[in-house]
Amino acid sequence: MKTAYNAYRCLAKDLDAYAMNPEMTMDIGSLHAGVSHEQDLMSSHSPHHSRNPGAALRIHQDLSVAPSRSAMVSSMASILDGGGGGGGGGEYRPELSLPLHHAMSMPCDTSPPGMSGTYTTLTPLQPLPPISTVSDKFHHPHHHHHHHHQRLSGNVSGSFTLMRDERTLPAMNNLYSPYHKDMSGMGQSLSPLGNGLGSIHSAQPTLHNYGHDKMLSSNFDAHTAMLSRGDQHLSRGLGGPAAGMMPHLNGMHAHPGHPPSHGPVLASNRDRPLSSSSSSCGAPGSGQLEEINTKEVAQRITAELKRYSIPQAIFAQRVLCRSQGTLSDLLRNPKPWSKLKSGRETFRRMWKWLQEPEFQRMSALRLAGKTSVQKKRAGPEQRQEQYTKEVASGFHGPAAANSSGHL
DNA sequence: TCCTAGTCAATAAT
DNA sequence: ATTATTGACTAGGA
Repeated sequence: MKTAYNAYRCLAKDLDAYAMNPEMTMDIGSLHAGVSHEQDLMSSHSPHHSRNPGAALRIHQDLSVAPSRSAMVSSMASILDGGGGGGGGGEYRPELSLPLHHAMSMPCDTSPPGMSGTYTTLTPLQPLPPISTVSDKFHHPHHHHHHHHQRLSGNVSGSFTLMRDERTLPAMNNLYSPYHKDMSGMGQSLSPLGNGLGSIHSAQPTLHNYGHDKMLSSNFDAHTAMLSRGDQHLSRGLGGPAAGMMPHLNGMHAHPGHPPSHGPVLASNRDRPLSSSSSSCGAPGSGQLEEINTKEVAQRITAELKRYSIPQAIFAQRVLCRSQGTLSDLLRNPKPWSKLKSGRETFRRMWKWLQEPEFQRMSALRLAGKTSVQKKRAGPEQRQEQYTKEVASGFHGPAAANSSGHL
């Protein structure tokens, strides 16, 4: 069953390139090709997973998340947990996926061999760089790392509408602060040491494309919509204003002997914007060449995960295609960009995720993992309904005020 | 062949 | 239930 395991991991690095490329909308055909190729490699050598035969299963479990949280957060949660652990036949195969242009499109998924027919080319289709061009220098066209192989996803079950919706509202007041706990540790004064790190610019995706049309998305659920607009401020909050409000900087994981500043990390002296990949549409390859302030990214990711109560395991697996432990480590001890090699890929993913409009973020979370196949088991499934309801009704949370006002 | 970077997965700690 | 640690293991490079 290690195979299964591998699958879940998706083609991490190599595929990344595809996934990340902003313009990515290549025909799956090509993608697919690449993948299969990967698969081969994969199968030929099985990494170290031998010790844990049940890996795949485990993961599955992880996928199931906690029940509902509260307010919009709950929606998030529901998305995450989705199908619950049921894991039927050990299948992890996500179904989703279509090539959304942005990063999250296909996190790790795979496409069933038979299904190669999904090319929802919404975007113009760019020449995508060979899989790993993304990385600066390392990465061979196909470096088969340890694991990866999965088929790309052919199903379009996701929601292609997504892209259009990204209109995130620029307006984000902190109207709803029920969730204030998150930012606690963000950048601000984390390091009195003088790292100078304090600057967390918010390079938010504000520019994505606030759509002109509010929700043409007849397709997706209300909640999605809501999610999409609901969040922006968070991100921004990190940047500046928020900083001021955080009373307890150590709130998050302050450990007695362990100041937030990860010590040696230096990459912060200069306050350069993380990566200014404006993304929207620039050059094909330009998305991830920039250097990323890993520390900052780590902090932001940490904050976002907290805000939405997204467990590391989920995020790691679905968005990063990495294990929980790995993510935890990266988050706590981010290495300076300059010292990273292949690990940059992981940070790029995180960065990308941060840049995505909420709604897309969620998609990523949602998609990547579960098999929606059996979503409905006999059990009482209220979660979904509940949040749906909430949303539908216009959502009561403070956040709603914001968004509803606008709409 | 040895060293490094990156991850995993099991396990400990919260 | 989540997150933090850590030993093991691999691909790549020198």
